[in-house]
Amino acid sequence: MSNNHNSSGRTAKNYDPSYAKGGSKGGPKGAGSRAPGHRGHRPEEGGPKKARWNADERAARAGGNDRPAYGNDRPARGNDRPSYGSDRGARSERPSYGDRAPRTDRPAYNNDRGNDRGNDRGERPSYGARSERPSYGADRGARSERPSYGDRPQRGNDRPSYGSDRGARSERPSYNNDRGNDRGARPAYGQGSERPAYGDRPQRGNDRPSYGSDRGARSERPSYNNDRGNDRGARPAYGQGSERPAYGDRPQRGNDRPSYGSDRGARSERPAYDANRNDRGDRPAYGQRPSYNDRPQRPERTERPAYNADRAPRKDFADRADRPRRNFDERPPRRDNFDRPGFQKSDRSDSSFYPKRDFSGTAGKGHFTPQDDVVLERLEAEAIQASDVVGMSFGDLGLGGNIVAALAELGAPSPFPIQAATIPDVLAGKDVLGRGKTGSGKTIAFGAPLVEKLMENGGGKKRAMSRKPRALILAPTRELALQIDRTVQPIARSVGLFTTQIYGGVPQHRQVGALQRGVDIIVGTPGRIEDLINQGRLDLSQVTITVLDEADHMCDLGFLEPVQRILRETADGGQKLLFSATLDKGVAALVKEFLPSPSVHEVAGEDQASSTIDHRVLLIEQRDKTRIIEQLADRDGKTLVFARTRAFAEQLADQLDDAGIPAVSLHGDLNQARRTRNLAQLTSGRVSVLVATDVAARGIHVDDIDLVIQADAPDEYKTYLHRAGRTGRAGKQGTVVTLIPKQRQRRMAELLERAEIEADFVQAFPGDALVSQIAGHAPANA
DNA sequence: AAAAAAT
Repeated sequence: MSNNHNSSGRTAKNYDPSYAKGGSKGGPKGAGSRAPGHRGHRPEEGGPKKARWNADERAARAGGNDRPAYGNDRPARGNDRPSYGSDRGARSERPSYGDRAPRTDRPAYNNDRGNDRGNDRGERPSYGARSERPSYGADRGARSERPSYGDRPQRGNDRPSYGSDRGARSERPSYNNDRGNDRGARPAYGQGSERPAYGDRPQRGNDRPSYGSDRGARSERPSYNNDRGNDRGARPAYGQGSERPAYGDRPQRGNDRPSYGSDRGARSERPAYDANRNDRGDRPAYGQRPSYNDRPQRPERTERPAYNADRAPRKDFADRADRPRRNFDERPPRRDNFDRPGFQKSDRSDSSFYPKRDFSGTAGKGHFTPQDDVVLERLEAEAIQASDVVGMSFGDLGLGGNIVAALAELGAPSPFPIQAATIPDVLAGKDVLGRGKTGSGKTIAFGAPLVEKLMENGGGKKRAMSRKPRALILAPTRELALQIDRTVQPIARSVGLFTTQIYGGVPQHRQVGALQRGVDIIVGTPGRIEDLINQGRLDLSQVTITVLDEADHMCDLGFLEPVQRILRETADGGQKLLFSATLDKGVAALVKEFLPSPSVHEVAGEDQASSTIDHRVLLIEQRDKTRIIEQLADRDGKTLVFARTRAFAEQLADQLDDAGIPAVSLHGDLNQARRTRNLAQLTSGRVSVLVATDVAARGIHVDDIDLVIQADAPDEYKTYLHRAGRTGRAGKQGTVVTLIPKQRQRRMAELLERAEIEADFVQAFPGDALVSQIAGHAPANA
């Protein structure tokens, strides 16, 4: 697109009539500040007072600290602001807002809206600055003044109004981000989905008063749907709206989406859903990847076409009937005696958590190197029996009354095994390695005793403004950091301690402000933490307890070194806690340097055989992948789809959406606001399909995901275990379906063996009854 | 390849 070449010639840019319409990707920021499209530009003719941004500007500003997308930032704030409601007292201990310099130059208090929203709002009598904020009415007014879209031929990048729409949005908080904090501070809300699944708790499916992102958003925005509906209605190309029929008749969708650029163009030219097309061939090259963030949300579909399995069934494959199911009976028995319930530690002292395997035969073609997925020796661990925990309480483990109450409030009345195993050792000041399967309650296992320790160590009362953080919790993804904070924050608050989140993708000033006001516990991701350390804005020298969640992953290439540098910033001899469902000797480098003599804990009997997850492997033709995923995802329950790349995740979400199956995506190409919102949409049940990269593989808890689809098989057995662990939580039933081409069968079988998972391998084609059956359309296991 | 800092 010519717009992308703007930087090469100012003349061309200034005289390019299309320039003002904005480019798909956003030209370089500095290319001509006098240009009409530039955000600094003041049109001579009296335009609207409120500057509207076009796509260029948005792109240029995306992620910038100066951009008014304060919504992103709010999480930090909720955090450091111990809740407005009950907490008024706490406020007095903080400096008044007046001395928060940065705020004055921010676009008023839009940010706060998110916080205000909902519950907080009523509780807060006159929040001074609020009056400065444009009223919501005004906001809406602005919107309705938008020129109608009718006269626009398409709604691509040249649609100034989307820019404004988005601009407006980024000024508004993206309500999701914050939610976590708000919740943490609000016990009544806190129990949400981010908690590690407590079985006895009533389900909170779609029937609960949706609180996630949508709620703030809904109550207060004129509802995106309407808006969007209008957009679409006005667009001739989109006539059919929500009742789009079968794939073939689908209107082309090339032009109506701004952000997909070349990809869309390509798509509109080919027959939709041609089974023979290569799904990936039309992806834009990586370097010129479009921003997915601008993509308008789809309207909610009220009625979608039923999936028609017969639409294009491919049932004529000759070899189909000949391909027998994989016969597991012929495999050597996998289950040895070690690692089974009741097994004594001494018996397995020289064993490995997962049996070592000989990979000599697997070094096939391509990029796969067996060494990539070697099963590391297990760490010697003390196994707690679930029966040991019966009748035990958190108080018995040494936690104080406030914390016990906070845990009960979170829905954890009594300890899970991993918690009972690790809490006493953490309280005793030991370094601890903890391994508990996905969804077994690891967050509380380290969070609760951490808070207790801080409090004991002279904590909660003297809250000097300048106090430095004394505990640090590191996570591999921002979403996980947010989720951990949602659990730890209420525990901390119960004893008067403060947490804050430090993670990237959002402006830092709010995080820095929280640090200046003083916090006790930091929850965050490595990049921003290191960044702030290097800026001199974060001092970890007083950190005496450090937690690495997903510790084995934090030792992977790319994470290990930053993590090591961060750990070295913490107090010498500080306590270190490493947790993961797949904790193995991959953490040896850290253990050697930072955990002199750790105690290691795991829960006995936590093997895949005791799992509530049904594993299936479908052997498919590559070209059928999308249609099979559509068939699988066309169901009622929450479905999480994993893709290997961001682009494919995005593409799949689009295709599902186009097929009438509302889906959102989660990956690193989205801005943080979008990431948070999309995840919240699944959590709240507003959308039932999320297509994600491995950003969602670890730690993320969403209630009631009952189907995980691996559109691309994982390379590592640990990745499989973590992805699969998004379902089957709290003892509920779950299904994991992995789609692989026939060639990958062997490699997949080996991976499953390393994971100690048994699964059927079955060939499948679009429209097969089996596929629907797996999706839950019919009784499984027939 | 993804993730994690911006730029």
